[in-house]
Amino acid sequence: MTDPMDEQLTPAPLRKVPSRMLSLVATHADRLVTEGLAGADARKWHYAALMALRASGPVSQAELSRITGIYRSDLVAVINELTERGHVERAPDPADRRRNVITITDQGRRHLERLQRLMAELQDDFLAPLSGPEREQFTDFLARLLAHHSRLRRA
Amino acid sequence: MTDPMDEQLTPAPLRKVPSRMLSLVATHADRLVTEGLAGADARKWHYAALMALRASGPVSQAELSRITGIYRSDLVAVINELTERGHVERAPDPADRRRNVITITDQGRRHLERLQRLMAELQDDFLAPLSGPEREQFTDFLARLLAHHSRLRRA
DNA sequence: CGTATATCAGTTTTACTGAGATGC
DNA sequence: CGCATCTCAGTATAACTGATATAC
Repeated sequence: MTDPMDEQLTPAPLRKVPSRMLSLVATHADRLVTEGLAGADARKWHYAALMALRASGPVSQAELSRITGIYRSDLVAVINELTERGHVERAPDPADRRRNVITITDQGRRHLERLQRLMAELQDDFLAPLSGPEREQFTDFLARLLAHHSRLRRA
Repeated sequence: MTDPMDEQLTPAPLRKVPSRMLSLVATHADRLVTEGLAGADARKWHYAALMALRASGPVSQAELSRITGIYRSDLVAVINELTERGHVERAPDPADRRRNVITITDQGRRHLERLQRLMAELQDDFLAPLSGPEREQFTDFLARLLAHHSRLRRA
């Protein structure tokens, strides 16, 4: 009845194709996170930048871009926003005057702690249909897919 | 050493957050599929529309939009492209002159068969790091996440 | 009349590119 | 000089919205 060959000969509509399902899920997830963070006057790059700054200490924008994956060009606006909110400080580097040194402030640290809790909740909402072990499996799959395709692109 | 609580108290950088990993993987997957289909002078909506038309027979654009999830406004261009290539025909519906009836052509069927094979290859490339059973698990997870969040949005 | 259809025009978002000015 | 850094401007894409004309 359900010969494995059948699946080859009667392929799926686009909505059932894995890469497409993945895209649709990603859209939902991104919206969830974007809207959730917006409720805390933040967006995902704020989280990325603050996490990186707390972990690595003061760094230049170029370095922060490398760590987080935010494009150098887009990082300018992110740092502007975080500066306006008092979460980071931007100061010229005396040792290399091309550079700005970005430092997380105490207020930024407190804000980040709130963002962490929020992000954990949002991930929990996102992964709601999966059990604990399933979530681990799922993220493991994602990590392997990501590693594989990142390597391919870089090569 | 690795108390489960640690994961709560030392949250992940953005790149390790599940929803973010998902987005990054989706970007890779979309690129893979888009570039692959481009090699056959097609794009994903071509695949979606042709699959739907073959399965349901001639339908109006509005109906095709509902089936495939392509926006009615965007569908116009898709049908234009498929018509230019001789894969579908667009004819006014005598029974309801607001409607266009879209029909897949024999050439469209042949083209679709090629697209199916191509799409299967592309999915195989995309899922390369996962074993057969893992692929099933992965798509099952995606289906469940999609069902969950689609329901939430519609409500 | 309210509703459905096909079409066109335009917005929004995000990733991404390119180029300028400054300084190493 | 070549190269790195910060900044700004702009492209490209895809999802999505709104408005119009026509016909039910």
